[in-house]
Amino acid sequence: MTKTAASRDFPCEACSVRGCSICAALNDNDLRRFNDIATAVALAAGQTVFHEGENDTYLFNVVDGTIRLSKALPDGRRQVTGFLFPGDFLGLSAGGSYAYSAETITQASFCRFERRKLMDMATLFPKLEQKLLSLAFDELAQAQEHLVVLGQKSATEKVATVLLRLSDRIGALNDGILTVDLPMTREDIADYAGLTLETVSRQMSRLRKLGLIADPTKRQVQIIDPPALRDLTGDL
Amino acid sequence: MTKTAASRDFPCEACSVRGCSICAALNDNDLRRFNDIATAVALAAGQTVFHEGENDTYLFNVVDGTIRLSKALPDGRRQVTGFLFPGDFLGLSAGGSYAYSAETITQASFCRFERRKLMDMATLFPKLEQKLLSLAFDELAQAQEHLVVLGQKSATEKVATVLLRLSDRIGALNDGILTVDLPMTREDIADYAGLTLETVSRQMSRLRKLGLIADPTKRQVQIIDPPALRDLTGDL
DNA sequence: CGTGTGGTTGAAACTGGTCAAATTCGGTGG
DNA sequence: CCACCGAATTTGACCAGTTTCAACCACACG
Repeated sequence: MTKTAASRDFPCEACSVRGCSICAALNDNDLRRFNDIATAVALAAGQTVFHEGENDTYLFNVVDGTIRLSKALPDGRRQVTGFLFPGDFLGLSAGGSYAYSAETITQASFCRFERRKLMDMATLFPKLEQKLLSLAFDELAQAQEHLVVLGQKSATEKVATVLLRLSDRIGALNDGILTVDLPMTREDIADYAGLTLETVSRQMSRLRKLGLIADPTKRQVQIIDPPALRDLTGDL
Repeated sequence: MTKTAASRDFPCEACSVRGCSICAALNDNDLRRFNDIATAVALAAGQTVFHEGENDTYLFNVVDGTIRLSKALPDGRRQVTGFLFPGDFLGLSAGGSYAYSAETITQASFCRFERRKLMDMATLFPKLEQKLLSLAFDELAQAQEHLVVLGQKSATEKVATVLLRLSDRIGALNDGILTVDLPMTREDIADYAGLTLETVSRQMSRLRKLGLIADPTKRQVQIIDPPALRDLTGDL
C-alpha cells in the first residue's frame, strides 16, 4: 500500500532499466530530482518518436520496446543508423535539431525529459554530465564500428556482423542455443547493413544452408555455431 | 621582446587555432592553466600519432597539418573514418583505448594533453566540459552523416559528396573559383568513401569530362560548378 | 636520366541490385 | 476450426555498377 503510493510519486525507484541506463549515474536521493523532470510516454508500434531535423526539445530514455534510428535521402533511400533497446538513451544531438529520425518498431515506452532541464541537471550533478559524455563516446565508437561494416565488408560479412551484434544485445541462451528474436523486418536489417532486403534474405539462407543459423520462424534466429559465424564477420 | 618572453611561457595566447578549437571555451585567464598542461608535438608526414587499441593516455589538438583517422580489419582492409585539419580535436574515446588509428598525412603539429589532466580540468571548468560534450556530439553527427554516404550512395554520389565536404573544410575561393588542395592520396579518399582507388579515379575523370571539376595538378581540384556537383551528391 | 610512387585507363569477372514470381506466415472473419 | 487475405520473405533470372587485374602514364626525386 505504502509501496504503491511511493511508486506513484517516485516510479524511477522501481524502474526496470534503473541500473543499466543514464539514471545509474545518480544515487537514490538524487534520483528523486531526476524523477521530477521525467514524463512517462508510451507509443504503439510504427510510430514516430521524433523526426530528423525537428527541434530537439526532448531527450528520451527507452524503458521498453525497440526503436529504429534512421536518416533518409530525399529520394527515399534510408540508412538505419541503429536499433535501440531498453536502457538506451536517445536524442543526443548537436546544433539544436535531431540528426536522425526515431521510430518505434514494437510498442514502446520511454522516459521523456526536456532537454533544457536535463542539461541544467547535468550542470548540477557532475556524475550525470560525465555519464552523458561517456554515452556520447560510446555512441561515437559504435558509429565508427559501423562505418567499417558499411564501407568495407561484403554482404556475407555484413549479415554475420549484424546478427552477432543483435545477439549481443537481445540474444538469449536457451538450452545452450543462442536465440535472437528479431523485432525488425528484413528491410530494416537491409537498410542498417547497406544492402537490399533480397540480399539479406539470400545471405541468411546461405548461413542456414551452412548450418550456422536456423530460423524456426522468420522473426526468430538461432545461432547454432557462434564461433563459425564470427569467422565470417571479417573481424578476425 | 617582452612579447617574445611572454610567448615562450604562454604560447597558447598566440596560437593560430586559439579561436576555432577546444581552447575557445576558455577565457584568457583560464587559458593559462590550460597552457600549463599542454605540450607541443610535431610529426613528419606519414607518422602514427596513435594506434587503434592503444591506451588512450593522450588527447591532441591539431595545430597544423592533416591527419587521417582509420580503422583496420585484420586482412588489411581499412576504413578511413575521417580527415582532421587545424583546430580539430582528437583522441576522444570510450573504454580506455583509442577506437581508431591516427596518422599524419602531411607534416603536422599538435598540442598534446594528458587525458587525465584534461579531464580534471574539465571538471573544474564547466565551459570546457560542455565544449567536450559538444565536440563529441559534432563528431557523432558527422559519423552518422557518413553512414548514409557509405551505406546508401553510389560511387558518383560518394565522390561528389567527399569533394564538397573537403571543400567546406579546406576549400579556398580564388578568383571566384573554389579550389581544394588535397593532401591525401586517391587511396585515402577511396578508403574514406568505401570505394577502390580506381573507382575514385574514374569518377573524378567523369566529373572532369562533365565540366564540373578541373584538376590543374593531381593534388589540386577546382570545383567549377558547385551547384551542379551538389546535385550529384544525392542529398537534395 | 632512370626509378618509384601515385594516378589513369582498359577489359574481364563478379558481387550485389533489380524486377518479378512464388511461398510462407500471422492474423481475421466466416 | 478452417479458409482466406495481405504483408513479409524467399527464390530465380537477369543486369548494372564496381572491383579486379593489368598496362600505361606523369611527375618528383635522387
